[in-house]
Amino acid sequence: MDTPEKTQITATLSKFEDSPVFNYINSLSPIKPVKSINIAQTFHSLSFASLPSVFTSPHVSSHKETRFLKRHNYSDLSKPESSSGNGNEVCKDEGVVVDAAQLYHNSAELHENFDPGMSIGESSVEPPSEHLKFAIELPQTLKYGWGRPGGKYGCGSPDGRYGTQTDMVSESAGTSLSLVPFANGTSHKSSLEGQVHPAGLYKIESKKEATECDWESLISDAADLLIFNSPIDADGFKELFQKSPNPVVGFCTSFNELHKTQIVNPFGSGEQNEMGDPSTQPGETIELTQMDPTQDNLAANEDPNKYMTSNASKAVSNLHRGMRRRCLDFEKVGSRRKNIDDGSSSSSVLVQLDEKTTPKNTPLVPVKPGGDSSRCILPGIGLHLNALAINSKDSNKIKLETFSSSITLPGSADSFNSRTTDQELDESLTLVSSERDNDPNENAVPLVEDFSQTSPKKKRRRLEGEPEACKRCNCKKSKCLKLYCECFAAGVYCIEPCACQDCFNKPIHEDTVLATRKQIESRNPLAFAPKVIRSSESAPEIRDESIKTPASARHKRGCNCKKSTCLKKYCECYQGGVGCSINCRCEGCKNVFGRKDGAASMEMEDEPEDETDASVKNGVDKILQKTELQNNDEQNPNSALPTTPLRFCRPLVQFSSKGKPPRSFLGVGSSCGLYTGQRNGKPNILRPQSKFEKQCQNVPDDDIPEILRENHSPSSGIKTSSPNSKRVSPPQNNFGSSPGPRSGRKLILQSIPSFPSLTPQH
DNA sequence: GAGTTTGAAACT
DNA sequence: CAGTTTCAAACTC
Repeated sequence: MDTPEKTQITATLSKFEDSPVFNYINSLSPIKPVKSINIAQTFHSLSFASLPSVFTSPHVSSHKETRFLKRHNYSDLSKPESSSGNGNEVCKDEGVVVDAAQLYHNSAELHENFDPGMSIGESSVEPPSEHLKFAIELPQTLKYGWGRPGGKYGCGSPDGRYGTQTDMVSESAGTSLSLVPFANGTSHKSSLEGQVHPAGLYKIESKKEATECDWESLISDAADLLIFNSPIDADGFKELFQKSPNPVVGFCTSFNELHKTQIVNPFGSGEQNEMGDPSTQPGETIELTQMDPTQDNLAANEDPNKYMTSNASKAVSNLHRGMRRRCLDFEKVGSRRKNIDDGSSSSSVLVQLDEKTTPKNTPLVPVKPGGDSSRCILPGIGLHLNALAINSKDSNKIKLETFSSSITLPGSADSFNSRTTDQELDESLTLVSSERDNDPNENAVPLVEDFSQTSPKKKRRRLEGEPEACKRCNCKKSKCLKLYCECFAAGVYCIEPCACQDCFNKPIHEDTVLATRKQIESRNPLAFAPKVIRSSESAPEIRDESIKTPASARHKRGCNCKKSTCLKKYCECYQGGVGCSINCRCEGCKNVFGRKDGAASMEMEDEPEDETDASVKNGVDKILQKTELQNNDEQNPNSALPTTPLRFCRPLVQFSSKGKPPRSFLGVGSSCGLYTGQRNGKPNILRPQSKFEKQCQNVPDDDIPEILRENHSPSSGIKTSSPNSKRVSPPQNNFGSSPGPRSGRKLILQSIPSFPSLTPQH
């Protein structure tokens, strides 16, 4: 085994050996040559050949989903095979995790790395029938995991520029952790070998040593990783770890919990679609839930297969995937997190999720749930938006989602997902619940719409209160591949409630969607950024007050209304619940949330278009009352605050009052709040400045997507100042116009990313 | 529910 | 970059 094969392996791996990931892995747990040998062969055959193509090829995505589905089923079913597959996956993830940073830039590289893992499983040894299966499945799984662009809009996308640091972190954490479970399973290794995929064994063994010997280091590493990227996660893991007398067990448990949660979730829309019987999942979920982590371990000892399958592999794979998919479904994530934090039985959490999720496993994304109501949950990117839409049943959940989205990143599910930390999620949850309790209005707001009621057709007429999150389009000619399509623009797949025709905005056409997205982004990097940029005050307060605290919001590009006087939803500013700003080119602006002139005064910009203040104000006041926007004390139609015509704290409540939240409102919210939580520790780069900036302060640079950063870099040439620049004026523009030196752009940018940009660099 | 209006997005 | 067209949401009846 040693020599020839090993050599091969070495050669194969040479590519990524150089990569930090590889190094990391090595440092983590030295791979035993013996095992590696088998692996090496595997790598050779499969990984490099087939997989890479997968990622590159556009078609991959669709396949991925399918495959994923399969894989999912296996894992869920807790078939032995699946376990091995998972193991492989985990390993891969590991690499990924390690080199998350690289991932962004070198997605291709990563893929290769992954591929090997897959191949390993496949090639290694003459696979028994089971192995064969694995061989088939593994690649798929792997592909799915990485190749899959983050569930489309999702977080996980390799390219995901908007990157999901958090996401990555999670994964990395998952990876690290995953090792543990496997290690644990090591004792059973012998038995496992037969059943487990060779790759899985490989991984296990390699890790095995590390597990016991380097357990501490591993943990620390993992923690570091987590901490580094997301302290919260790390802490959570640490906690788990500490809690359990047996670190390994603790991890396993945590994994189990996590993975349970994830299991509950359908990962991909595609999944759903493909899943022959969605109903099965719930059952599985339950199963997992019931399992006692500790017992699991014991069980594992008794029945290695079971252990591996149900716990380690599932947990790992699920965890991994779940982490990845966080973005898609943060709600679930939140649940997961909650579970961890509570330390309460994972089962409870799981159950909740289950309940929340449609009985059929509401697909995170695209899949249109058989049930109507569930549909809102979409994948990825836009995910957040999708997530917002939920069953009416889950008012809490809905609120939560809505809330978070509004606070965080409405526009971009990605950003939200990726960036939101578990803690943040928790906070948001808390907030939501509290808010809900406190605010009667909220109830009034029909955030959650019962889609079921909607007939296939008229979905379009949304309830006025319907949050944007639940995007439904009615496209006929755009194929839902243009920004005309609200779903597409929001970064979500079209779902059942949509009345679109010839829709390509579906998981099935992921390739197309991504390509189109990419194209659009190339044209306008901010095309998928939230149109309305909001910032809230410091993060810490997010929980309680951010919502209530006044926040400034502006439309990123400004409107161009001519006849609506910015008093109708035709106006994007109005629709977004924000006042018009200098950037707007509107005529006769009467935006109750803030007139352009007001902004102008503050910004000192040109555009003295509306000067009909007195009359306008009166009218505005009336309108305001009419609109019931009054909920916001802060909102001043008069915009006493020139700076921010409208302060939007926009708690969900606000729009709820009318029941008609501006569509973008939910989606658009600034992410500042959530981020803040995370970023608290970080120094604020932002300086004290204009009100806007102040509001935005909370947002750390990190949050800002690279793309945005780039775009907004001073050099990027912001034409903001010119009101005319309608097309791609960066969010900065809002501030940029202001004469004073402002650093606001960062803040703005953060909130912007609605979609993870497909293009790695852009 | 059909038709109109509106303004963003896309195109030239 | 400006003007025009296309598109789909918002709105009205």
